[in-house]
Amino acid sequence: MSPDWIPRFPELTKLTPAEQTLIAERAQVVSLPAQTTVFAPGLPAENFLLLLDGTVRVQQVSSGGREIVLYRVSSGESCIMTTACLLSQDTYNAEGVTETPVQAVAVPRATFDEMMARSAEFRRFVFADYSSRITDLLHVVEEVAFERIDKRLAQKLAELADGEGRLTLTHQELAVELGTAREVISRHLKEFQRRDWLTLTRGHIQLSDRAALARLAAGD
Amino acid sequence: MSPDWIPRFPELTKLTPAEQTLIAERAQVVSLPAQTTVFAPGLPAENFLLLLDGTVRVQQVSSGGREIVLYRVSSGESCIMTTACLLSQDTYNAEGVTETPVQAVAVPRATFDEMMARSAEFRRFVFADYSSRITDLLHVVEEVAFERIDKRLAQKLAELADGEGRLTLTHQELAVELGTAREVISRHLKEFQRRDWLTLTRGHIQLSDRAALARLAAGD
DNA sequence: ACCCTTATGTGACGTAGTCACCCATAGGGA
DNA sequence: TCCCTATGGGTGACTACGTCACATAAGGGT
Repeated sequence: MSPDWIPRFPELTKLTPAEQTLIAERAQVVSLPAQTTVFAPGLPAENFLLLLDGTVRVQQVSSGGREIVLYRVSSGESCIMTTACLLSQDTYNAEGVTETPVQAVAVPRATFDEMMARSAEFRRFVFADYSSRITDLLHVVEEVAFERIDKRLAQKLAELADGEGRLTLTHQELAVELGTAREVISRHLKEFQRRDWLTLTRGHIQLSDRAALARLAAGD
Repeated sequence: MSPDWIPRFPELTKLTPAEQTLIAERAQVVSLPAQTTVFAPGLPAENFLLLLDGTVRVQQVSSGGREIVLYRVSSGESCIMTTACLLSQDTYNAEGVTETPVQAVAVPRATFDEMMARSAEFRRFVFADYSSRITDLLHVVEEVAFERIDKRLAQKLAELADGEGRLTLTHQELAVELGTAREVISRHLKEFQRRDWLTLTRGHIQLSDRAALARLAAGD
């Protein structure tokens, strides 16, 4: 009765067979296309989500229209922000958007509550997720408040590049990653290009000296 | 058997008498002087803390020595950061310091786990706390990333002033509140004084036009 | 080849953060 | 009382970042 997706969450394999059956019966596997809003201020959050495939980007939008990426939820992780939304009376302005097509397990609120009551393992799983999100947010605060843009940009480029050092995104998208303005990104990228650390073409960036970028990212 | 402190946490009054007895028997009321470090990177966090009196300031320190206040825990609230510290493998660099003498209930880890298993009310209490801390952190990110210092300073002054519009703190302390540099605060305060919104004396600030400050804080 | 949308470049300017100082004030000890 | 000293606060010069108002370019579609 335990479905094929349970092994995708190592923590959940420690549940008893009865618990695995419970969650398996009540939860639904859902598919979402890319660019779907998973949660947002105002939207009711009815389910606890466990990601099987794809990634969800969680970001904050300011009144002035600027945005910043807070963290990403990827496969094997859960998205507690959704449940947190429900509990907090303050409306908060973070939203979650699928970046790729996503497959996820949606656990209804009542089942979530029941699992929390029954299983110490499940509680550990949920708390671990809360903790790592708080860690992510602390990291964002630290970066935004104290670090230089060039350093943060070098980090992001390294983080988002594929195996060949290639990135497919616009300067505007990089600006949102770091919570800054597009012009600022364009200027720093141009300076990086001048130093032969990368090559810029419309919509793409090709890294050519990852070591130099890593040095800057590390604080030099 | 239910101790006098339970009513201080409205959510906990909904626990069954047996649950109240359990937590009352295992938890200890502790007193801490002002300026005590409640948790910090490296320190083991053994207890879940419920504040009876006083406030705990939670702040982040950067490698460069700059600091920023993240939020405060005040009486009637719990401090989940302590427990969160345990669960997250990444060490994170937030610390909690008592700002005043503090009385708190310390719930041992095992009792915390047992309460989480037994009581849906207790779980709600804990999750509500997680949620409001996440909300606090989102608020900090938004402020730091997108808001002007003069606006944030006006807000802080209103927030920290006593009934007579008086504050007893240094420019450096205000700088830490906002995660900026002392000089920046000094310059803005001087400008506020020039506009007759407040009066500065060494170690003190006396607000004289709270309406004007409120207008700036609101975005004007 | 043309057009149109979207991406990127750029100068000018205002705000914020850093550095290196200096000066002022309060409070204690001689 | 006077002076000393620690701490708090003031300032100019400079760099980094954010904003605004544009100009320019690169592709995709028809």
